[in-house]
Amino acid sequence: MFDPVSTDAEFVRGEHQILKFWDAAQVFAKLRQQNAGKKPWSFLDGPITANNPMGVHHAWGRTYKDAYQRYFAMTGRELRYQNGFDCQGLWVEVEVEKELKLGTKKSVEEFGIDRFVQACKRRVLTFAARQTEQSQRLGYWTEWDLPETLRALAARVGTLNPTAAVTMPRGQKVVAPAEEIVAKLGNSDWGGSYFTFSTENNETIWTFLKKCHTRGMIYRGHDVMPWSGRGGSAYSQMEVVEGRKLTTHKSVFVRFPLRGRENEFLLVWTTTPWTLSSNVAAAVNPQLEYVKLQAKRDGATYYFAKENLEFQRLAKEFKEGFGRPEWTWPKGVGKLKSLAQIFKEQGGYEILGTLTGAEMVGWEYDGPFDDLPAQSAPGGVPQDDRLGAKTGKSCHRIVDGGRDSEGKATVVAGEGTGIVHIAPGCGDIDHKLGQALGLVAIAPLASDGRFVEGFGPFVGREAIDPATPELVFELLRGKGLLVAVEEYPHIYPHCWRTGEELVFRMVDEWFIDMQWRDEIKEVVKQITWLPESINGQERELEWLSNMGNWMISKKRFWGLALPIWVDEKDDKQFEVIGSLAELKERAQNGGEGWEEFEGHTPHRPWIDKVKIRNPKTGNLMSRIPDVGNPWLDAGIVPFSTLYFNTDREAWKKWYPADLVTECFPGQFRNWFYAMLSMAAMMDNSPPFKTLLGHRLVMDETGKPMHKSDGTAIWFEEAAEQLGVDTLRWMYLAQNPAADLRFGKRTNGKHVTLETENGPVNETAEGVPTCEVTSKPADDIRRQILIPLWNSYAFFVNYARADQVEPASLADPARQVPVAERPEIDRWVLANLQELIATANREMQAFNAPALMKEAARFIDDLSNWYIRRNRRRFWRARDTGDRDKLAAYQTLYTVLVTLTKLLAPAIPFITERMYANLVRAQFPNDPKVSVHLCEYPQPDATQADPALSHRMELAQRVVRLGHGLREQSGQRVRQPLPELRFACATAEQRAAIESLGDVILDELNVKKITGCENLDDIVKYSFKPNLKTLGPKHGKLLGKIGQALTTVEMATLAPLRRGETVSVTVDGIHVSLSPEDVLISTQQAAAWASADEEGVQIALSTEVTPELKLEGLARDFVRQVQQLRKDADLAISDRIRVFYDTSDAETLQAIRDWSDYIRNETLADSVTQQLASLGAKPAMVGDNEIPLWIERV
RNA sequence: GGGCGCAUAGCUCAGUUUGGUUAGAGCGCAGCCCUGAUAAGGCUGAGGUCCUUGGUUCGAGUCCAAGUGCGCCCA
Repeated sequence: MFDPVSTDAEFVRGEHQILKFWDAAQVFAKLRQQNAGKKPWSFLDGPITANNPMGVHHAWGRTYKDAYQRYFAMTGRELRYQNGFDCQGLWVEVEVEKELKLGTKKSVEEFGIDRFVQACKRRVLTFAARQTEQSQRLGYWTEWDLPETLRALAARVGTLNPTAAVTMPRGQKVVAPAEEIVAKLGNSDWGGSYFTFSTENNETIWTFLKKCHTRGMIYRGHDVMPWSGRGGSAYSQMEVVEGRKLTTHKSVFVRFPLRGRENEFLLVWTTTPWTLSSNVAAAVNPQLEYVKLQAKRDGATYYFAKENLEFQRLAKEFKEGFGRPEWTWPKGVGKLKSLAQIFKEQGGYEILGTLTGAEMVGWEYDGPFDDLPAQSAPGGVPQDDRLGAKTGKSCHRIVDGGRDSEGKATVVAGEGTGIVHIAPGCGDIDHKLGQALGLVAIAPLASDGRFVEGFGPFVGREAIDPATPELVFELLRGKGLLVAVEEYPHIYPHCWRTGEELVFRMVDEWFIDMQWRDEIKEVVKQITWLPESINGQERELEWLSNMGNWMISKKRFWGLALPIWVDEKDDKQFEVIGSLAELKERAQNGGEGWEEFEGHTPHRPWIDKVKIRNPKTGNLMSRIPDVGNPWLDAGIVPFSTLYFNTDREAWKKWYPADLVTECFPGQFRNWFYAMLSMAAMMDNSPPFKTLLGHRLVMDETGKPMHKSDGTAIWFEEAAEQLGVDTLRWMYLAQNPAADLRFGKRTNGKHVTLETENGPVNETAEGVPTCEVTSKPADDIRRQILIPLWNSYAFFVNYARADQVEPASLADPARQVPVAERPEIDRWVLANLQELIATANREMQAFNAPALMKEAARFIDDLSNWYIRRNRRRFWRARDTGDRDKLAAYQTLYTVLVTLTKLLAPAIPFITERMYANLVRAQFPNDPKVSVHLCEYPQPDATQADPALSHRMELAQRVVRLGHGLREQSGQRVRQPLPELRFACATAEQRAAIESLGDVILDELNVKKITGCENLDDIVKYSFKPNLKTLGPKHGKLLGKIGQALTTVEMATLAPLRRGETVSVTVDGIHVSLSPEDVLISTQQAAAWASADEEGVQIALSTEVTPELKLEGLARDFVRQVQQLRKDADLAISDRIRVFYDTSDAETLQAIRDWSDYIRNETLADSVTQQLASLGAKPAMVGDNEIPLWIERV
């Protein structure tokens, strides 16, 4: 016997029950056992950053991952089930710096890189544990590490008591130093999630880099970054933004003599005079108008932007400040002079003409410090071999400044002179421009922020020392190049903690030369990119065509140790090491430091101790201090996690992955790119067959949600308030190419979450849990999940009342043959077959939205058509020989059980609850204790019946049209009407409608349905030209043909409806019209309401005879009594007495005439007219309101 | 600046490949209806310069051109 089912589904509570059941019954383990050794289906997880708790935005992709893995498991495939955590990189460092209150790289070094790195590991382990628990709550089945194991490791790593005793996912007990365990997490013996900080992962990247190096792709390049000379370190972009301050520098107008133009000069301006030492070029804006101006004092001619002559420099800032209240114009600094004013004060000027920047591009000039040796160094400073004999001096010319990423010119008029001094060794934009134009770079500063050798009088001076610009001015004055000096206030980067001024300094960075991009493109072309609408393949190919070389180094602490060792005495010589074994061998044969490193993970600072001997020079080589770009970590996983280096056979079994799915914005140049290029280098093959991307989760208005303003929704807030099945359906139904408008978190509106561990008021991080609302989730629950649940509840509760034996429903031998069941049963079973086919087809195409859409439609049909139409079959009195009733139960049972299997991958909880009652509890010997252990349903061709589905659709259409006619003519459905007539375009349609005539009569409450050849006597027709066929034939005559059709005699056109061709005269021309040339539709007729749609016309008689009127009143009466029964919470079988009071003659007669019917329908022993008592309720019967009340017998 | 894409109901979006008659759906709104499983559901209605202008065509939301606005990618 089935357990009773409440109509309140209590989704969230049910989910917690199911989680406990899965755990207790070891269902996931059973599933793995069941599929072990079968044909593999390989899913490759993109690592989630284990740095914060999960939000609802992570759950979208994770729902895909789980649903598709569950589907393929149910089709009998073996899966690996490995989640991944992204562990290394700046994101983690930033959070750990906050935790430890370290603000700068220098403070990290003082704190100790070793302690810092261990703290990073601890953070990753902590949040991996947290995300594991959250993922489990989502129902995500994969081989998880025990959260307590991860927390125990976090508690031990880097502590004085490092030995951990923990349990691994497959049950092994391990006792070892925590660092050693952590380094091996996710290995093939223990199982569990992979961690990108694992030694296996890092070492496989070494393998990759070695392959690159073998092909000559690794090289040292440069980048310019913010730098603190006193701190001796680089700054991140974020630190720079934090540290912006208003300060005053001495800025300078300087003139560059033009080569080959006597006494003519470029006028150049800069706020960092020390960089003039390293000038290489001068940039103009080709579209800008420049002026040629002669100074009266010495007759010298100057070029600069015309607009700048009179420009009131910083006039707005002088009045209003620099954008923050505290940033007002500094006291003691005067208003800036315009260029015109400067030249006037120096003796006046005369304008000689104007020209565009484009005309100036290419002019050569002499730099202000060409006497410095650095300016004559071939390849610049430091030397770049790729630039040959080029020197700073030889590069001096006017160049096009180009445009920035927003399309804005980098050189504009206004501040300065419209001619920008370019020093690629001293500025970010300068460096990029220099790279693009092949200019040499001259980098003047050492790591301490002082000038290096080659800079004459500047050598050893500090760039930010105020004396340095003074020396610049003095030397320029001596050369006759100084035009003017001024105090200039501006916003300038400083160290946000110490307040020191930063400089831009050129630093070594390491690159992979991407000249082999075509190999990657070939790999890209072998992959299926979904969803199709976003053209993923083209996006990736476009990125590959345009990308620059890959900068793989990062001046940080926590990350991959780049395996590049450089000769300590000759930094041109470097080697790339491909494995720890190779490193050990080299270190122990002529190198040093292996012993100090051994026992640690290959991270800073320990790996830095290891040195090797350069066989060419005999010098020691030491590792570069940089760590790797974190996309290397994620990009290598198709190799590292599939055992490429340790078990090549296993790798071949699982590589390439069948599916990869991630949120796609940004990933075409991050994870996808890294994976594709690394696979192209490692194996020249695609690392996955299909990529399914999806967009972002937004708030209800389509805007991003942010952690900082409290609008980001934590996963558990949504899970416990909205329910996980609901969320999963929402994610799976969403078009992956469009942002998902999830809903809203009301920050400040606190709620208590009811969890299996009791009430929860805040997240594990101490954030108060707040109210989350989601319209799409509510819609899905209301329109899909509740009707599904209620269909199930209907079945179970009636089966209980009827004492139906479950065995009689499931046992094939006791089935009423489908062919012998009523048409409506065959109809719902045929639709079920279609749904099964759709489900398999779409899940294999990774198109879950198509399945969810069809499933929603099926559930609607099941609830609002099949069950509604068949209710009476279920509530009929018990009769063991009632085959029709048995067929109904068997049909509905089959549908519900099949639905649980079909939807199990999508909504694993509610389907498991249904399955538990429908199957498991009834058949305790069935080893399939869970719906998730079942085979996914496959279509049964013998039950498919497209013709029947089509017929029913037609009947449903007639019903819909009929309801529309009732609406229009103001006849409620309870009012019976005498007749419905219909006519059809085809005989098939007519037969279909006739075969379902009873259904239509019942739904529409009509006494008679009549199929007709035509409805000519009750319907008028209108005729319209079929433009599609007539247009090509008659062209401009079309308009007049249309007119003619409205005016010509009806009789003339009537033959068209019999399929005959007619002829009309238009403008004196005979036009022959075949039936396909004319569209015929119905118009209103008297006493009949008519409508038509797609070849079906219907007409509904609106004549209400006195008899029908009384019947309608009786039905109203019944309906009102039923409502009272429901309001009184009566059981279905309770008997009642009915009382009413009215003086309306029609109503009295209706109750009299229909008293048997009324008593039958309402289980009433009596129906009595009586003066209204206190319990009476006014009820509408027809147009009268009458008092009505009931008593239970 | 280059490339790509988008612009249709109050909101979110189909429809444009292959031109055709009255441009659809969901949500929201209003009204009506059904209901002895259903916190459900059904029907009807109001609501549109299909971004603008010009062109091709018998006919343009759809094709072409220019423009406007927005988004993404790149440098």
